[in-house]
Amino acid sequence: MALSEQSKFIVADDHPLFREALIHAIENCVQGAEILEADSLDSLQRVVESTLDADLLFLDLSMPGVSGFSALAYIRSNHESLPTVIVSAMDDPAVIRRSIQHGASGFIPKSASIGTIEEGIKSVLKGEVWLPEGINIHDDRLDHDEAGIAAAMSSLTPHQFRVLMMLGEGLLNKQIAYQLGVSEATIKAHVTAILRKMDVTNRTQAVLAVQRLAISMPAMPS
Amino acid sequence: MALSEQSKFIVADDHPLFREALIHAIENCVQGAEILEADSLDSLQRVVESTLDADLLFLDLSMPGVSGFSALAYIRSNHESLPTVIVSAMDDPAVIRRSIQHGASGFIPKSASIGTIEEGIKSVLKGEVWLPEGINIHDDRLDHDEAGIAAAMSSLTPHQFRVLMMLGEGLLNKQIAYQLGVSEATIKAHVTAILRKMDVTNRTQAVLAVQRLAISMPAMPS
DNA sequence: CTGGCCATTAGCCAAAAGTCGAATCAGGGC
DNA sequence: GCCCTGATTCGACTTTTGGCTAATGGCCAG
Repeated sequence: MALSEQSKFIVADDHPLFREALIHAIENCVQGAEILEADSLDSLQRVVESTLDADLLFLDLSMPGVSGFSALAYIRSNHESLPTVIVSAMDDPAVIRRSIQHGASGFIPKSASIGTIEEGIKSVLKGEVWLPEGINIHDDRLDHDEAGIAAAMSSLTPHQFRVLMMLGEGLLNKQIAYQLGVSEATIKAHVTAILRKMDVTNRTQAVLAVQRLAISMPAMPS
Repeated sequence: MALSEQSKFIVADDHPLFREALIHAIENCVQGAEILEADSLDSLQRVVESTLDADLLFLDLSMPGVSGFSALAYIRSNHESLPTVIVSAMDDPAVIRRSIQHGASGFIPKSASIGTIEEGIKSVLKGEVWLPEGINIHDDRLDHDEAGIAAAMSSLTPHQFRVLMMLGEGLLNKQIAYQLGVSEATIKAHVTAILRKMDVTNRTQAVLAVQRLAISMPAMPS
């Protein structure tokens, strides 16, 4: 087995059925590929941190623990050598555009046919940016605030990011501590660091910032 | 002057230019109409509470103090006899659909021509539901959670609603108290009442609930 | 190996958030 | 008028947050 020659992929999606289908499609495109799976923020972080030589990440836009572009922004910044393709049921052009602007190498709609999906995979493996038919990205830049939030979130450590996502679920420090198996003092330290990096003064404002990266219109005037 | 015969309209939009244009359009449709204006949640509440016999409200989906369907849900439930037409720059079908599902009597896109807008006004005044061309609402019901949140928000008193919107801006109790000219203890009492009615345990969760009524996709799975 | 960053924890303290009970006030019904 | 309800207001009390300091251990880069 030519270990180091083998392609390595990570498939992160919380829907087992779709994960399986996607893995099949990948195997059809690349023989003997090694495929790692994740179905939550927790497992995604574990897999990504422990697999430094993965070739490509297929990332769902919402999984238990994260929703929206937060995970994409974070992964892209902390693992620049890991190309990431968004795989999502949302095929709204605005969502696709924002995915690319946050650093995705492609966007595969779940509604696409197997053939189309395989076509997309092959295209991305060649280093191209693949988008659904009829979509093209103009040179508009990402909303300024949104880019700032993404940058701030990217500067978080893995633990801090995890805690931030849990703040985004409205949890108490005590609950977060219990779920992560550490003391409340530790969570407080993380929260303080998060507030500093995000440049906000309390947890509610931090959560509002995270919400700006949700799969939604960036609150346009009027 | 046949005072009680006169039609009374409320136009709530924070863009003075557009407000003026809309008022012109209304005057073209209804002669001698009495038109009241609001440019913020604050003034909207004042006008609505003090004008019990208004015939129609033209409501922008985002104004200083509220954004999204919160204001619509609240007004519709607390003033059932006041038909409300949404006037918005967003003409996404999903936004239009949700407007109607939250009780709007019509939807007028700001991008429409004057002629079209006047047509819409006339249609609504006849008691019809008016929508932009090509849009039709099927019988799908509002997302269950979203309906629950709207119901909870509708049960708030005017002051409580106002406070909730300010929580949604990430303000401290102290700041809210200052802006409303009451003591911090009063705000705390309001917040406690809000948390009870919204069935959540802290302000962050209340803010998250409000965000669900933002102009966005209702966080679909995947 | 040593300095720097991260994670972890404790302890202390001030500020903010939330709960409770109580007073006041307005409006509606009898 | 009188009572009842609900909105609004507020102070006192408890819990949660958040900032600061300090100490420990792991890990990585120079």
